[in-house]
Amino acid sequence: MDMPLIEQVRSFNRTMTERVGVLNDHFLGRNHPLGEARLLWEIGEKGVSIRELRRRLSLDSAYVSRLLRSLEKQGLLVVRASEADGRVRLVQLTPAGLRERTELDQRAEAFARSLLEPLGESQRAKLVAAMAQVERLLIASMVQITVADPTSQDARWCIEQYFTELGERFEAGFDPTLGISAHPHELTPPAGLLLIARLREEPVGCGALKFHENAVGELKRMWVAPRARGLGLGRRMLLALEHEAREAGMTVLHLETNHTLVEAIELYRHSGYQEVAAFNDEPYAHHWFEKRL
Amino acid sequence: MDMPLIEQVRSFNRTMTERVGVLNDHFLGRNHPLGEARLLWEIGEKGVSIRELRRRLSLDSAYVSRLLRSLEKQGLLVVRASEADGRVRLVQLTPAGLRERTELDQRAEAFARSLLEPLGESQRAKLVAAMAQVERLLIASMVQITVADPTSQDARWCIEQYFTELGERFEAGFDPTLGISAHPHELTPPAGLLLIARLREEPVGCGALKFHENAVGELKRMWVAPRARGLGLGRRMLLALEHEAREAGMTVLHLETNHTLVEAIELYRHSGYQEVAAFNDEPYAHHWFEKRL
DNA sequence: CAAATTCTCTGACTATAATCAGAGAATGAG
DNA sequence: CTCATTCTCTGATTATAGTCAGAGAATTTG
Repeated sequence: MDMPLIEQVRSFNRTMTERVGVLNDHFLGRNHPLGEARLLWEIGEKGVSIRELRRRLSLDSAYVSRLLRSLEKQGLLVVRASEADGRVRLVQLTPAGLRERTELDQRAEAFARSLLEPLGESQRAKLVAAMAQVERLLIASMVQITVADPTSQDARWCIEQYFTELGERFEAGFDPTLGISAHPHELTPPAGLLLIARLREEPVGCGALKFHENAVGELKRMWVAPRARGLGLGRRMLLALEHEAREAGMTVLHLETNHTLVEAIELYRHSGYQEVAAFNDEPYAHHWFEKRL
Repeated sequence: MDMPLIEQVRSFNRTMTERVGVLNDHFLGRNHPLGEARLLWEIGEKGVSIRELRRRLSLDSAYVSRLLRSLEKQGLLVVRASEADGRVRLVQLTPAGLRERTELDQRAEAFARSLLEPLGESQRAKLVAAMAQVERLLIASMVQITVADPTSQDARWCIEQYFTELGERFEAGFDPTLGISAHPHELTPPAGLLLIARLREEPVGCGALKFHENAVGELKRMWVAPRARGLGLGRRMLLALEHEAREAGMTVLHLETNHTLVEAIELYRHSGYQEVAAFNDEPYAHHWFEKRL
């Protein structure tokens, strides 16, 4: 990696910690220490379980308990037991708590405003565009792709989402039992594998491989969650799958796809896949591709 | 200001606090609490006075003293009295301290690397370019322009820098006593005024006005420090001066300039200044401009 | 030269942000 | 029904990041 690139990133980090330091101080805004403010924010308008709060902020249970006690004493929230599970407790903001939260919201907005204020029209537009770009790419760089068990909850969720989307996009709907199979055992080493992309622990995409005997790998289940699109994640997933296929000794990759999946087809073409004659009778496929690794 | 702009800035801030939170944890790197690490970093390879350290990090004197004591006990630095001023104490890193500092440096680099790592070539380039843009514009937005006393230290420094630069750029050098005057009393309300641009308390530019009786304002001493160029600061300073001139009841602004100051001439032309016949005999001027407010 | 100021330090104190051990109630698994 | 687990809480304790008051030495100012 280029040194000047890294230098620029470091310089950016320095500038941001400086400004973000300011941000934190403003955000807490003297009424609450940062911890309480974050909690108040995270509880949201509808309330959540303490369990969920702990998970989202990854805080110690004892610590959260104390923060809640403090906010409760200030009359900003109420805690009650869940009806579904007596161990779980639910937190909800009182009207006073909601007001405080709005307060925080306005402070964050004022801060954002203060960043733009001193700039001229065209500089503002440039700054905002560049921020969007940085944000998008940093989020992209936070996505991690790892091998997963196809029977795991995340895997089943991804595949279900994938099927749902196919059902919506294909003209005739989609019935997974009709097409070429990709059962969990076929996507588990050494028969094949499943990759899952995660953003902050949450699954945002998947892709699978079936290994065949003639050193031919078969690509299946390529999917990127709508909220994670435009991050170049499809390309990364494809590269990761190709890497795994190579590691497993495959020399050729096959895949078939439906003509409604235009982004995917575009991606395959740009990634060196050649359209070939149908090599199977997948009923939902219109295009068959191949790539020599 | 557009709401979507502000929304984007807030979204950016949220993403950055998340990532920067990660950064802080990595940066501190378990050997030292953040405070000590910052100090270690700020002392630098050549050492500084405690005074300067306090100023740069804007920390309480008692707190800095304690942090230094702790680092001294760990054998990472030595403190000795200044020879020039017996009250001032100088801090210098020991070889062990320098090693620790290098350690921190490498951690920061590794973090920067980890941000770029998951991205493809073109995404990296885009991220870095966008970061440079965000950084540049945030720095620009941190610059504050205020009215200053022309006899103050910052004012004298700016004007001196300005003269030095003119001396270097004009073919025949520059002697401030030969041109049209702009003495402190002429740049003090109600006779005129001086604006200073500051970035984190440090002066990075100036601009002055002399008010004449016929509602004509005269622009003088427009200067932007080399390190703050490219931030659109010249334009902001000009706008600020025009605003002040209008407030003071001026209806016309005059200025003269030297042909070597091409950026300034460009700025004036783009900002609505018309070139007019010489209205004074400033020996260093080649162009005379006027703008109706 | 005296008085005011500057620079650094120590002592005393505080708030914030945790962490760890363990208790008690509710739930789920066998 | 029993046992392990989950969820939340309390008590005890810690590290970090300060703040405030004032003392003592050196320097600058009038």
